[in-house]
Amino acid sequence: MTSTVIHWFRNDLRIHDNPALSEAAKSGTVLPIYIDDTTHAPKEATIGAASKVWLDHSLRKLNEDLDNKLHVFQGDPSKILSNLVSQYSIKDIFWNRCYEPWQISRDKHLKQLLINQGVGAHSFNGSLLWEPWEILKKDNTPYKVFTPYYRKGCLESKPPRAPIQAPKTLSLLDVSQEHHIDDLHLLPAINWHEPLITYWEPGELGAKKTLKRFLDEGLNDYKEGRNFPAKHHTSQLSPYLHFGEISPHQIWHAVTMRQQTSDTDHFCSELGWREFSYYLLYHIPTLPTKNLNTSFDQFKWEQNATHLDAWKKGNTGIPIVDAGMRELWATGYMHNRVRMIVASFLVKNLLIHWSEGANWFFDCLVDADLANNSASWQWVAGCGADAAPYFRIFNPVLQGQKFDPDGIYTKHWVPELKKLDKKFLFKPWEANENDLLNAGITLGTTYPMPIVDLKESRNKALKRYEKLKKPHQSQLLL
DNA sequence: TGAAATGTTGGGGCG
DNA sequence: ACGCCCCAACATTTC
Repeated sequence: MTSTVIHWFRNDLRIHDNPALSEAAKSGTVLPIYIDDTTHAPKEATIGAASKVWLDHSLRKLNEDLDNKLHVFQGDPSKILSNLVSQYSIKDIFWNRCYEPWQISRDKHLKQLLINQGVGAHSFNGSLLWEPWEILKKDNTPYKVFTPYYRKGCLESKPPRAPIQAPKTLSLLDVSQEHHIDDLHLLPAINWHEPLITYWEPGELGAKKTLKRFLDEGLNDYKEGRNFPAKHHTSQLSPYLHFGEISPHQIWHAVTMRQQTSDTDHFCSELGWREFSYYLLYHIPTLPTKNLNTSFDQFKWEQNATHLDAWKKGNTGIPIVDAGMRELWATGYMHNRVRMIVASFLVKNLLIHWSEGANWFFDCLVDADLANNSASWQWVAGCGADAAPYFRIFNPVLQGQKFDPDGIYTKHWVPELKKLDKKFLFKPWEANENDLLNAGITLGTTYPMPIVDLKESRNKALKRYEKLKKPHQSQLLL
């Protein structure tokens, strides 16, 4: 008679290349569970509204893939697991590691608790190509700069493992479920999620299709094409990666199987940035809330609810910024180039604290990820690791002209500017009366006047930046 | 994974 | 023919 073991699904909502699940399957009859942990996450790490929608759909897919035998719970994992252990005489629990600080301390505590109860707790790496504690400089301290971290630290250490097969035989415990996915109440009361989810197909199959599309259509010319939001050269894999509906190993393997080009190298280095974000979060757990460069603690940010609200709603009067913010609102996603533009605008032109932007993104993105989001916002703000210098300020007019030259992306998300001459699409405030009239635009009525003057706000930001200490005098938390 | 200001160069117009 | 100026075009520096 075989024993019953638990596989605890967390951010590994997949059957293939799932190390913990495969080991669980070898050990006995598997009780697959998912716990919506409502008790441990700090505010900044609490799952956002768009991610909840994604999660809801993903759990339903996973449940289907598991012959409707996924057991879902909500609450405190230590209580839920303790109950299950005694209810089903569990001797072993399997999971893949999570890397957010609150998860690390929770799991460490849980592991001890389970061991004390005579239960084996077995953890695996299912979501990172390199464990954060394995990549260190010669002096045994963590890297602070991406390029040496990636080139010397990662690429010169052992290569990522090949993906492992789905369990050959997966026998699932056949007992009725206590709770239904509906009981988790992940979907919002107001129905905004249905139009949003039409853009996506959550779940392992959707991830597989998305990877295939990227390999067939996106990867070739990725290096250049990824900068143009109207093209389709980005992978769109980020939400799947976040929830583990595909593993970075599967992606890495699929890409490196192909002939090596500057495109494949560049894409792999983007996976490297994801690794770097997790690495930073692991070594600097305060990354989500504290400036990495503490000299920024002195920086005087603006408190301007009107500006912040205009930014969130996509009503700044700066077309490429509004296009991005509206894409985010409608789809739970924003093209990477545009993320940098809207973030630069918030932090540098509006002088609003990066954490306001980070919080909004975290709530709205279906790919919201504490490590990536925190590291990236600090990077844009200039206080992060290997960050863009503060004085590197994007000009949203030039960025629009350069990366959306035909205005296809901008006109799609800001349709009220559809008929405006290309010459003024990214700066309608410079168009003359006649051009605006012909395009059916009344600035201040059909489309906002810019909430700040770009040149003026740029100079103001530079002036304020001068008040920060010079980099050599500043201290890094690292 | 910037942009603007400032510096340099070289061709052409012109006296 | 020559020097001078103008100003793209490009390079460098500064923020």
